[in-house]
Amino acid sequence: MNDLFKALNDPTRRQILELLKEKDLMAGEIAAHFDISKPSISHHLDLLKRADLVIGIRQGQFISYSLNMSVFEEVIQWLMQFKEIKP
Amino acid sequence: MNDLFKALNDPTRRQILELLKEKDLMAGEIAAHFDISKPSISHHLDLLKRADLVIGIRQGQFISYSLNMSVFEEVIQWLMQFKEIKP
DNA sequence: TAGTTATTTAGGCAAATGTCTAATTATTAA
DNA sequence: TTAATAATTAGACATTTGCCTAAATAACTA
Repeated sequence: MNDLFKALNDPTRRQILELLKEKDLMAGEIAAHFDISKPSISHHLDLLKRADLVIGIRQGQFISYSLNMSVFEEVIQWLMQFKEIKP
Repeated sequence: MNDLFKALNDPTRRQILELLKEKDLMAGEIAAHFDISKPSISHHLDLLKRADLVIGIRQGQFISYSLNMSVFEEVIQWLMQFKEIKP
């Protein structure tokens, strides 16, 4: 849960997730959307990977990133507990 | 959304939310649950307030904190977008 | 009013975070 | 095998974060 919220706590990383929602992208394609150096984007992708929010698969020279939907459910469930009625 | 994820990105603050889920508490009661100084807890409560996740109401000498449920929905909705089917 | 209790604000410090450039690794192509 | 391209890793630096102690504010009580 800690890694998850840490990964989500950055506007660039959240935007990367929104890009990947539309379609899978190569690391370079992702970087092209931002005014940030490629190494920095690579670092953001690393954090997203550690949190299991995205998966990177090498395709030859490139690495294709995609969302790992299932982990979002975990965060949603954690948040849902607060919607229950108080005793 | 930024303030929200920032506020959620800390284990102490998440635990405070879980405590308040059970029942409203005074600042001092919250602090008593942690091995952290009262000023630090006060600072955590301030971040939670800024994110609108909690509300603090003075009751005489004390300040009673309670969850502001409605804001959780906002985060849940943001996360839900990733569960939709890809085109 | 003076003293006590509850809480926050201020200021300082170490650790974590986000960014950059330079160097490295992996893969393809000539 | 050498050169070129894609991406990551390494190291440095400024900013942010979380914690502390000391001081300030707010409200009750004798």
